[in-house]
Amino acid sequence: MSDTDFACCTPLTGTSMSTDQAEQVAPLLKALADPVRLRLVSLIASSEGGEACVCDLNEAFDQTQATISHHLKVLHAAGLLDREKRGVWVYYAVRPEALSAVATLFSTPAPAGASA
Amino acid sequence: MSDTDFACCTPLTGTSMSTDQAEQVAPLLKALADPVRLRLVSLIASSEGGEACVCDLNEAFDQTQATISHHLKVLHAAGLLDREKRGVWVYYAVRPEALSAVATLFSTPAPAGASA
DNA sequence: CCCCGACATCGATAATTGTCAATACGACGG
DNA sequence: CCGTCGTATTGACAATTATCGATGTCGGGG
Repeated sequence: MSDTDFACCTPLTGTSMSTDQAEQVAPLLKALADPVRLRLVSLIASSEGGEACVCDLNEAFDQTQATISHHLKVLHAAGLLDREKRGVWVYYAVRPEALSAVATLFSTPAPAGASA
Repeated sequence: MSDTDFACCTPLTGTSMSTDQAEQVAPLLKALADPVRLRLVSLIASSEGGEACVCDLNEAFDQTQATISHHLKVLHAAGLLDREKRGVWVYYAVRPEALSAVATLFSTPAPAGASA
């Protein structure tokens, strides 16, 4: 892995995206394109210090512990979450760089055709 | 369908997201979570008037015409693209509301250092 | 030392998806 | 009216994925 470097992508609008860029960002979107994972990220991001214990996360969902663990693994593998073991518990934290890489994608660069 | 109404979602960070919101936005992300579709949207968005003819789109990709047609259908079904037939050709156009719905997701709400 | 609680991994299964070749369909041009 | 071009649909297939039950692993408490 070690791809801590995210595509500092040009926005979706504005200029057309390169194949490489698309292939870099798509996995991030794919990781987020699930209701459970979306809520996981949201829950973690809105927790104290931007991190949350798996034990708390588990209780917030209907799915089994194995399923939640799987989703967290996917988000971690995509580089969206950091993982830290503290004693018996495991804490996941959002990686702002990853989120902002995606945010850049959807930021409108400049009003199209506004230049007269 | 007819869900021209997009979740005017709270950002991912800030407050934790409701199950309903997650289930509303996830399909949008899912539709975008593919390199080909990402490039399609980008290509269309950066075209004249925010729309593009399928005939041009086809030539910009290695995949077969059927595959491109399929991806366009997915994007259209998700509400991300509008479809208009003009004569023999079909034009797809981006739906800014859809994109901005997703953009809202990734917009950071809290300016900075609210509480120290 | 043994058990228990927190989390991850494994194995299995059903569902979804990306892709293509083949075919259908609708609009022109001759 | 027939052939052709642009696009969509169908059918098939391999690959991926979401989910679960069962089991493994690791750390702490008694």
